[in-house]
Amino acid sequence: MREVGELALQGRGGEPIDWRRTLASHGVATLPPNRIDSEAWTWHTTLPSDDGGSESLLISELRPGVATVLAERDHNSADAQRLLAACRQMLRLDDDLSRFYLVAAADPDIAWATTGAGRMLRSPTVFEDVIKTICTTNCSWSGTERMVAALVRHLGSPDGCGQHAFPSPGAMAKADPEFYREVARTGYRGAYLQAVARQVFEGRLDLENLTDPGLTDTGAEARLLTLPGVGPYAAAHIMLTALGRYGLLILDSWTRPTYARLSGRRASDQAIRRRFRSFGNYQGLAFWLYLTRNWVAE
DNA sequence: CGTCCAGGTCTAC
DNA sequence: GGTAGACCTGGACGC
Repeated sequence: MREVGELALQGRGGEPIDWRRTLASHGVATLPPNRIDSEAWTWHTTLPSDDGGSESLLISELRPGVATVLAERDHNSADAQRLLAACRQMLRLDDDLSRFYLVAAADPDIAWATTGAGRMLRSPTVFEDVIKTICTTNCSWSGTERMVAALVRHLGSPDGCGQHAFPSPGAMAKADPEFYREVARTGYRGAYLQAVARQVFEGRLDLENLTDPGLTDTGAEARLLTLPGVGPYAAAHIMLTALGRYGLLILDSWTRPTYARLSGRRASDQAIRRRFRSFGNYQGLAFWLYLTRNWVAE
């Protein structure tokens, strides 16, 4: 493979970035077209390219503190810059977690994270993370993997090596209802997925501007809740994993019992919120890190 | 084979 | 504002 370029693993505030914790930051980050190898700690992904095809990348921490981006072929400077910018965004290299680490250092259960955890790997678009999150609702994780894999395989543009990018809103908008029902087997979610895709495709809905700093967290949440198939759980999940907005706790059938197990006692949602209230705008992130501490060996 | 439920949401009260 | 019931799918479990 050919080297596209390198990215320094350091946040906007000068804070460290833990490569493994970033790859293993949350479940949706492991869904296609991402492929995370948690032995070699490499990250494969496939991005759509301007010519209607797509391109696969391999990103890994070849040297400590530096991520190297590799591709199948050579790129001119402009293309390389475009691919590196996409990786920067997905790795959230321009986010600043230093203020969170300041608060986290004071909490014995979270202080471990200040060595570089908490950077949620995101998709190239908010649209992709919204669709994937809807595919996590009211089904087992294997169902989510099956649905997302089918969307990517059947609707995403191919790279020539058998890999596919995540489908565009247009591709999802144009797919037959029969595809959602018979091939992707998305059940009642099919109508939600296609409705979101159609709204974005037709320009009636802009999901990408939900990351706009001029929009408040409350405003972003309110807009997410208007989307079909997006309720309190999905809104919180999208805020945390796609928007870099960390003020909402993801409360669902995985986080609730996991918190109970790790903390050693049953807890109401209100009690959980109380536990992390002191983290203010970062309470959702603190809660998530509390739950996922053992995802990577320390 | 039937029931339950999994990283919930929507609608109708 | 809060709460039942319905809802696709498929894997786990009991009978």
